[in-house]
Amino acid sequence: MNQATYETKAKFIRGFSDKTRLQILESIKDAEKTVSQIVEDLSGNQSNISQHLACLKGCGIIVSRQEGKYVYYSLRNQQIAALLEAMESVFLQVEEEVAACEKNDELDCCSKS
Amino acid sequence: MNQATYETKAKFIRGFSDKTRLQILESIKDAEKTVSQIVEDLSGNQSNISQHLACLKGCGIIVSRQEGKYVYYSLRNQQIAALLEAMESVFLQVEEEVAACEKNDELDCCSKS
DNA sequence: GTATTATATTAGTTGTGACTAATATATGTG
DNA sequence: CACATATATTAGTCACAACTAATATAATAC
Repeated sequence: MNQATYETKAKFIRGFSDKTRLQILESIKDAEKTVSQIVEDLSGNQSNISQHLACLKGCGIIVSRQEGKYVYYSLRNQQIAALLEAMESVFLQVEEEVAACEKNDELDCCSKS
Repeated sequence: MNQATYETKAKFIRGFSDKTRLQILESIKDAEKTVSQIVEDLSGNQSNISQHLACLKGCGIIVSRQEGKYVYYSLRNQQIAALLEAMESVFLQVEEEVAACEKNDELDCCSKS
């Protein structure tokens, strides 16, 4: 695999690597939703959510369809849903494993906050 | 799931969302390697690789063991390997699907480059 | 037509990630 | 001990991501 492909793959995965986007995905996981529904779901800000939706769409993670003045967003396909579940399950297991071994301040990946 | 957990999960996934880290993971996927082996593998810079390894370790994605003056890095467990494969396969499928539908400049997730 | 609602886009700010170069800390070897 | 090799850490720079506020576009209702 060449450099460019790794870069593209990284961008794809980056779609999943934000708290707000994970919440959006969780929100539309089972059924498509309009922007306003998502905004309400997350108690978020419309502009911010809209930008994250554009990001997720740009990453190929979600798709949209317009119906009247509403735009419905949903996961691109079943594989994305499965991937989300896989991430979730590995995350939970790792989190537990890491937590079990004290005095490690792991899971602070690349961040000082 | 609460805000803090989404944040932690996002950090975990962020571990996978970088070109260099994906290459490192690819490099140690099948067998543990020393830092120098990885540096050589990627034709990278030692400091940079070292920082990415710390990031991956901090995310709980890889583990290390020291043997003499060498430090060996490997995937934390088989689930991480499986997750990598899942990401790869969904990515390839999405990439293809997105490519198939022209004049979209998707997969440019959140970036102007 | 105007007004209203839903969504997208733009501009500007701020924080954080990725990188390089230099330096520090082992560990092993003569 | 001095020296070499392997790895980690620090400091500084630059680019980009996340956010807010304001504005623009589009669809609908009156």
